[in-house]
Parts: sequence; structure tokens; C-alpha cells
Amino acid sequence: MTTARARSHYHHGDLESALISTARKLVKQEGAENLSLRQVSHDIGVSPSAAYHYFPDRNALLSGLGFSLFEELADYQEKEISKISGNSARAARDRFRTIGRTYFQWAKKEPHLFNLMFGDFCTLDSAGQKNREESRAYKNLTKCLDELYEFDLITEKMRPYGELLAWSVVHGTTSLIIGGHLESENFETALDAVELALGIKS
Amino acid sequence: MTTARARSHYHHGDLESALISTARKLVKQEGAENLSLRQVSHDIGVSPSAAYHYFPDRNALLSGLGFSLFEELADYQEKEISKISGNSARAARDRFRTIGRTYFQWAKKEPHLFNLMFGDFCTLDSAGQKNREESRAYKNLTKCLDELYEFDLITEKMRPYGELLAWSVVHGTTSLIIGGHLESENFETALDAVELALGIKS
DNA sequence: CCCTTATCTGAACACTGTACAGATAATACC
DNA sequence: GGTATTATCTGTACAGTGTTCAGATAAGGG
Repeated sequence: MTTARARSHYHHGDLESALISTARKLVKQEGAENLSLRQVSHDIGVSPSAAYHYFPDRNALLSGLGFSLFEELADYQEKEISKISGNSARAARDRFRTIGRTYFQWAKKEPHLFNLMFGDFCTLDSAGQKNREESRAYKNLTKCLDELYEFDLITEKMRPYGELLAWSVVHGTTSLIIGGHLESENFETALDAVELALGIKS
Repeated sequence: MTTARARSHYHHGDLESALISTARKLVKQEGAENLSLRQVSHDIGVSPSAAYHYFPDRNALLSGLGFSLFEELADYQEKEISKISGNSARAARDRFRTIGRTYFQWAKKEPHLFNLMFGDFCTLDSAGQKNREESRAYKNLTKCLDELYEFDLITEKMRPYGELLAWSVVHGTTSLIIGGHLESENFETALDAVELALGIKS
């Protein structure tokens, strides 16, 4: 019972995840709009039409990849956050900045993958699935802000705006920087602004 | 001396702007990634290779379109801002909100065009040109914030962050909403948050 | 061992971006 | 006004794309 590799060229064994992972490799290099289904198939060593058994069309493959990328981002965030232990106000603040920074750093390291996640490709059809995973990253943010509430680190009147302000600033600066409309240094400045706005760090 | 239309099918007369405007029409409908150069040429009634006299390749046409869209957005913003006359603090605040709202409304009305402007397509090669026009929209924001400074409507400590905070929140919420990750109502809430953060409206 | 079923192939179609040699018309010059 | 020059556009061609579908192949259950 070999798990993945098959000796014959027929019956690859794990085509679906092979499609996604080599699609990931190619999108990472060339961007989503330049992904060729034929190239994916060729790299795996399989016929061009084989993919159609797992994905109805090219967009579906990109959506599937996009979905897995939201998982990947959330995993990365959680891994980094878990490095900061402790129940202090200081630790809570560090975790807050880490949430934003991991978002940015991930995008900065994989701009093409980031653009896929928030571009036109996987938005339409698989929105349901995506939002579920997205909410994992969103829940990390929510949990972190709750922690700040508990330490009374956020101005009363700003509490209703915490998540929205933090997410939109982080996402906004990130995508503007990725798109070349803003310099990288601005990201930390923007994080400062958010902390000031929420009352942290005063 | 007819300006544009030529009677023969040769020598269209104003092919470059015809290419951009029908590209605009098609991108608006189908999105930038689905734009076909052949379709553009066909719609104009010209040979597929005619476009190559004005744009080295498909991306260059999209870049040219993207460039013109930044002008269009700035024009729209300025038109709406100019409707608010007066030198009062109230007018300054209205203009500030209008800057953000026009940005959002334009994107909401033309999501595909918005995605082209901030997507992968026109970022790389024509960055210089784009930034010049972009700065027109950015200057509108800067001027508006200066007005708010004059009326002493912005907290001292938040002044260095005004532009960055406003732009990133507006752009962030806009692109998240366009992408389907956030509901439209959140935009006005985000504007409220920015005003609160900067000290306006207190 | 055969037969059903999932999996993959191969050839085909319509379409794409792009290159290039040549046709066409506008323009400059005499 | 007629002619040469130049910018503009056509036509054909090529390689590559997404997608479809009939059929080949292997796996697994009876």
C-alpha cells in the first residue's frame, strides 16, 4: 500500500494535492494570471486533461490553492504567536504586533500568493470555504484584541473599532506596499498609528 | 481634416485612444485577466496586430489603461470635493469624508477597473507614470488633512500619521469589501474610526 | 477470475498573444 | 501636381492555451 507514488504513469495516486502544490510553486514564481494548467500537468508528468477529474476548470484549481493559502497563513500566524508566552500586558501587546507583522511578512515573502488570495480568482465561487479559513486568521486577531481589553489597554470609545481598524490598516498597507505604491518602512509606522489610535502605548 | 473617423478601414485615425477606451469597456465587464487583445481589435474593427504599433504587448495596454484610470479617479474625487464649498471646519470635515467616500464608491461601481489599478498588471513596468497620477489623488488627501490641521481638528500626536492612516484604512476596507471579505456597511464605520483616531468629531 | 468503476490518456477544437513580411494611405518634398 | 518617404494597418503563421470527449488503463469488489 504505497501512499503516494505509483510506479506506472497511470494512477498517480495523489493527483489532487499534487496539482495544488505544483500550482503553488508556479503561482509563487509567475503569478496567478500566468499559471498554465498544461504546465502544471506537465510538471507532474500527467496528461493535460487529468486535472479535470479534480477541478472543473482552471479557476477552481486557483480557488483550491487560495483556500489552502488561507490555512497556511493562519498556521504561520499561530506558530509565531505561540512563541510569545506570558500573560502580561507587554506580551499581549507583542502578540498584537505579531498578528499584523506576520500578515505583512507573509505577503512580502510571497507577493504572488498574497495577490491570489485577495485577487479576482478565488473570490467568486468558493467564497464560503474561504471565509471559514479566513475567519481563523480573523479569530486570532479578535482573541488578541480581547486580551488587550482585559489589560485595559484600549480606549473605551475605540473598542468597537478595534478589529476593523487593525485589519484594514494592516491589509491596506500590506497590499499597497506589495503593489509598489508605498515603501516598506511605512508598515511599522502604520502599526504605531494603530496602537496610538487604540490607546495602546500611551 | 477629420479629427478621428476615417472613411476607409485603413488608418483608423485615433487607434491608441480607441484601444484604451474599448479595453476599458471590456475590462469593466470581464475583468483584466479576461481581456483579449484580439477582442479589443475586433471590436474596433481593426486587425489583431494593429495594436502592436502602439503597445509592445498586452500588459502595456493594460498599464496604459491603468494609468488613465488613476487620472479618472482623481478627476472624480476633485469634482465631488469641489461641490463642497466654504472654509468652515464643518466643510473641511465633509471634504475629508468625501475623499474617502469617492475612493470607495468608485471602486464599488467599477470593481474590475479598481482591481486592475492595484493588481499585478500595471505595477511593474509603468510604475513611474502611475505614481505621478496617483500622487494627484494623494495630494488631494494631503491638502484636505492640512485644512483639518488649520482648524485644529487633529490631535497633535496623530498628525504624523494622518495620511498613512487614512489612506491605508480607506484602501484596506475598499479592497476587502470589493474582494468579498467584508460587508459594505463597514466602510462608513471605518471612516468613523479614522475620525475618532485622528481626534476629529470628538 | 471477471466486471465494475475511478482514473488517466490522446486527439481535437476554438481561442489566445505575438512576429513578420507586405499592402495601403497620409505626408513631405520637388 | 506628381513622386518618394514614412507611418499605419493587414494577412498569415506559429506556438501555446483551456476545455471536451471517446477510449485506454489500472484498481478493487464480487
